[in-house]
This record gives sequence, structure tokens and C-alpha cells, in this order.
Amino acid sequence: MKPVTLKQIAEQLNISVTTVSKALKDYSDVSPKTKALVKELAKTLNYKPNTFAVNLRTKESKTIGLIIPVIVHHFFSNVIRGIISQAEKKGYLVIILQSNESYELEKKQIDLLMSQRVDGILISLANGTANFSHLNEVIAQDKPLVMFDKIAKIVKCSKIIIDDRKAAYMATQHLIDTGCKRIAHFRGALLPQNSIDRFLGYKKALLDNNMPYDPSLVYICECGDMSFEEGKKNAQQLLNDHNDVDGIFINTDLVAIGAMTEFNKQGVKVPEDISIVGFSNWFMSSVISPTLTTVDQPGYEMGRAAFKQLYREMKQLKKNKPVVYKEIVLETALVKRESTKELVK
Amino acid sequence: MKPVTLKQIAEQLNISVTTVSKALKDYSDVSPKTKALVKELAKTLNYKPNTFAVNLRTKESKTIGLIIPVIVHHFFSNVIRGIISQAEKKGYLVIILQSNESYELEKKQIDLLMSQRVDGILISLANGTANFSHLNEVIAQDKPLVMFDKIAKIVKCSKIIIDDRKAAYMATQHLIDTGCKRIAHFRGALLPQNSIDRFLGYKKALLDNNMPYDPSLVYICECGDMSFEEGKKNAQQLLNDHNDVDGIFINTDLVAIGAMTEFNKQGVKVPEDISIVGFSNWFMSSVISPTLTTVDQPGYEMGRAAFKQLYREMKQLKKNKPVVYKEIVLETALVKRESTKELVK
DNA sequence: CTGAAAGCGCTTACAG
DNA sequence: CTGAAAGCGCTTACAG
Repeated sequence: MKPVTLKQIAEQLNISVTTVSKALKDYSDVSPKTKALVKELAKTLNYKPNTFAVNLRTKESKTIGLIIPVIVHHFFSNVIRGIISQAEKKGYLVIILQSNESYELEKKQIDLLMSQRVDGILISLANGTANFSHLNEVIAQDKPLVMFDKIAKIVKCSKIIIDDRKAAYMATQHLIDTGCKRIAHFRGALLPQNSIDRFLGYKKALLDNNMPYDPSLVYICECGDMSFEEGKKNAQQLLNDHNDVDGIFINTDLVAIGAMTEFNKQGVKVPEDISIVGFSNWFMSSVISPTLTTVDQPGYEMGRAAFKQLYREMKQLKKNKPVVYKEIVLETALVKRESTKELVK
Repeated sequence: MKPVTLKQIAEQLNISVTTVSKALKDYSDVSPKTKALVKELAKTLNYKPNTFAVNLRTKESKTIGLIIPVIVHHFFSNVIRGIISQAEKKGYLVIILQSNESYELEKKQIDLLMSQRVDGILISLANGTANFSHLNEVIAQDKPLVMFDKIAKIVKCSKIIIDDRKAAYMATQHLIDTGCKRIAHFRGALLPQNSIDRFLGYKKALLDNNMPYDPSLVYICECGDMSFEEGKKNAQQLLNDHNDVDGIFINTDLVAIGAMTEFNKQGVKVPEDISIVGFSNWFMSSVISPTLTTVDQPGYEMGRAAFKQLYREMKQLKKNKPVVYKEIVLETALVKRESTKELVK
């Protein structure tokens, strides 16, 4: 059963393809009578415009691309939800690719999306990405591009982020306020901006509270992805290296949970011996024990905001109007739970 | 900067568009010299074929659609990963939609994907789906369709599943083997096949062990989605209704975790007072305490298998060869953890 | 080995 | 109010 075309409708009604096309799109220069006839037949024949042809004519695909480091992470799946739901509202479909934190893959996927001629691209960078020419090329070709969460400051485009530095500061301050005297930090990989900013927030909080900053207390994620195993490994290492640490600010909940699991195994009590603050507020952080104090990061909202901005830019582009890049900073909140102690009065 | 077309290459080289097209596709009837010239220029100009035009000609989009009930669920995000990675290998892109367990949405999304003329569709049904005409229509239009996990037996198409009945039987048998005498079941919604099959597996295990089947011990999920809250609510209800239940087989890990949280709050000890087996082996089940005994369901593998089958069918269709529907059953395994007791010798 | 021509199914500027 | 025509950028059967 072949799909119905405009031509078939036109032939059956003995009118031109032009008129059929215009009737279906409610052009004002078609008689109401013709419109009614056309629409009725289109409906009975279950006519669906051929998107391929429409795309070719309009040079639009009503499809956007999304590149995300890891889909299964709670934060990112929430971002995806936000993007898809907003896109659907505006009649856009979303092609999703996973970069697996690899720069090479990310680059290939950008190429793929450009070949596919998506109308715009949303991206959260891989940890491995240090070169941004693939992104600048997208921009150079006038393809709207919006980065979120894991961004590169140097790339000129819109960005949806949180204030990582401030959030990390809050988190560290909370450890200090609850009596921690020697606070370690499990940071992410070296490159990502958010990992840098969270580190800087941690450092600033220490200094503002007249606590010494000790580089040996900062553990870098070498493997590139922020995993449960990474948390266990770092926790083990920390216990070997130091016996006076009483608080840790950890870059991601999943890593924090890995660390807590290890501490639990080793008989180190959380928060009595060591307090822990995570980052991102994954669902599971609220159900493990002790429940994890963390920074809530609005994934769903971030996804929505990212699509909205992309949509704005796609619309401007279509009208040949100038695009104004925006940097939208979403609010975060510290969620206090059992992995940190009560406030010291 | 407008994209380069075949015409531009042809003009610059003073040859025909036909020859350029054939040269780029390595047709045997183009001289090696011409080929070399064309390819070189194409490369320097960064020529990318216009997918819209290619699609229109070839009637293929090299894109498939995926409809999934909930993205953030660990099992489903793993399925997505499996699908995307396999699709990428074969040069296919994946458009993802979330049905939110709603039949109405699912139907709309099928329509959307058909309008978009994707080459094939992968779907896991919404809990609310009891009418399958939207799916039969897809099949009637010769569009390859593969269902996975949440399937409808009555729809004639390929299916990738696990043996839910067997897995549930295993899970229940484990509760029996570890000494449970009165076993409840939190089943999913009424409609989904897997929720029915898991219930039947539970029931069969009881009967095979000469244990009475008591309908009042089966709690149905009314709200439609299998959530954490659902687990808490059912657990509460169970404590009200019965004081002799010592084991529960729960349809989904997330619900099981909700139940455990509630039990913990009420001072009911797991597994001492009540043993629990979940289903799906979500990551978080291995990090909560007690860790959750559950049935491991191979999400990533299921995604891969689903795409592979779809790919086979798309290839057959292209060659105008008959499509053979397959029902592929993947293996599951019981993962024994702390929420159930040791085997009774 | 090369190329003119038709056509995929639409949209839209233009003529009447 | 209606329609002929051009064109979006490809692919491919066919002629030479």
C-alpha cells in the first residue's frame, strides 16, 4: 500500500496539485468549497504529506540532534525528558546520540547530525573534549547550537548551566558549618568546565573560612567517567593517605555513593567519622542509607530551557534575523540529608 | 554559507551532475581519473549529500523511531543505549519519544513517526495500551515494527522479551526456598503482558509448592506507573491488611525499594521479618541496604537484539523479500542479595 | 566512459 | 479563485 500523494487527490477531484496543496494549508485564495472537498478526501485517503519532499522544499527537517555523554545517568535522562517533552510541544523530533565521554565519537556524531541536516543541535560535552573546532564549524555553518551542563566557555553560543562554583561553595560551606575541619574533594576529570568550577568553589569556601587548601586532599578522576567504581577507589585511596579527613565534597552522587559503599565496608561511619556531600541529587541518593546530602540540579528544567533557547534561535534564523546568544543560569539548592551532621550552633 | 551541491562540483569541473553523482558513489562506469578529480574537489569543498534529496529519491531516511514508556527508568535507559549503539553501527539514527505510559500519547507518537516516514519503529507499550489498532496500522503499511519488553501477544510482529513467567517463578521459588511461608505479590498494572506473566509465575510457584494462592495477597498498581510511591503505599496497606506475610515478590525494583523504605520506617526488618525479591536489577538495588535480591533483566542486550531484528526486517523489505517475524527470548538470572535470607537446608 | 532527461513529492511566485 | 511551471538536490534508466 503506497502512501497517498497530492497528485492522486488532485486527479480524483479533477483539480490541480497546486490547489490541493494550498487547500490543505488553508491558503486564503482557495474557495471554501474546494477546501472542504480537498480536506475531506485527504482525510478519507489518510493523506500524510511526504516529509522528505517537504524537507527538501523547506530546507527544514523539524528534527534536532542531541548529543549526551551518558544516557543512563539520572541527571541526563531527566535532561532528555525535558528536551523531548518541550520539543514535542513545538512539533520537533529529537535524535539522540551518546558520546560515551569520547571526543572522537562526539566529533563523528556532530558530523552525522550535520549530514542529516537537523535544524539545530543540543550538546553536553564529553569529558574528553578539549578541542572545539567541530562545534565552531557548526556555528560557522549557521546551525543553531546550544550547550548545556557540560559546556566550553570559549565556544560562542548559548549555554544553559548552573552556577557550579556557587553550588560547590554552598556544599563545602555546609560541611564546614556542620563541624568538618579537614575536607577532601573528589573532583571529576580534569577538562570539564563544571569539574573545574566545582573545584574552585570548594577551594574558595575553604579559604573564606580560613581553612588551609591542601592539594593532596583533592582526588582527580583519571578514568574519565564519573562512576561508582571511581568512588570506591578514591575512598580507599583516601583512607590510605589520610586519617584526619572528616568531610568530603564529591563531584557526583554516583561517585559519592561508591565512596559511601566503600566506607561502609571498611567500617568508617558516615557522617560520624566522615561527612559526605554529593552533587546532582540522583533519585537513589534519597533511598540509600544514610541518605545523601547533595546539590539538587534541575535536569528536567535544564532540558526544557535548552530546547526553548534552541527553538528561539531556529526561529530567528528562519526569519533571517540576528541570533542573540544567551547564557541561562538555573538555580540549585542544597538538599540536607543524613550523610552530613546537624549544624554546629 | 550555503551547503555545496553536486551541481556546483559539476560546474567547477565542467562535467555533468550525473557523472559527479556516480563518481562519488564509485560506480564502475566512471573513469578513475574523473573519480579522483571529483572526490578531491568534493573533499576540499566539504561536500555533504543533501539527505532530504537523498531521502526523497531513495524513500529511506536511515532513521528509526523508538517509543518508550519512561526514559529515566534504569532498565529503559539501558535499552536505549543498546538500541542507539547498534543503530549507529549500521548507520541509523534514532528518534526517541516517551509515551509516559499513556495510550493516547503513544498513538499520537506512532502517527508522528509514520508521518516522519522513519524506516522502522521499536516500541515498548504503555501500561494504558489495550487497543492495538495503531500498531496494526503500522504493520499494514509494511513498516517494520518490533516490540520489546512490554509487548502485546495479539499483535503480529517480532518481539524481544524475557520469559517473565519463568523469571517470576524463580523469584518466588527463591522466597519459598529461603523459608517464606506466606508470600505476597505487588504486581504491576492490570494490562501489561509482563505484569500478567509475572503474576502467573508467582501463582504457579505457590501451587507447585503446595502453598495456597490467596488473592488478598496480590496488590495491584492502580495509578498506572510503577513508582517508588506505589511501593510505599502498598507496603503500608500490606501491614494494615496482614500480619503474617513473610515474603513479597515485587514487580519492579523501584517499587520494591519504595516498599523497603516504608518497612524500614515502620520498623519492619528486611529480610528478618519480611523477605523481598524485586525485578529488573536496577543499579541502585545493589547499593541500598539491605541490597535487593532481584531478577536481572538484560536491558542493553534487549535493545541490541531489538534493533538487530528491526534491521533484518528493514533489509528484507528493501529487497522485497518476505519478512519472518521472530520472538526472541533473552535469558534472565536471579541475583541473590541481602533482602532475602539464606537457603533453608 | 559521459551526460541528458525524468522523476521523487512537495511549495510557491506568478499569470490569468 | 485556479493552475502551469519552476525548482529543491539528488539518483538512475537509458542513449550515445
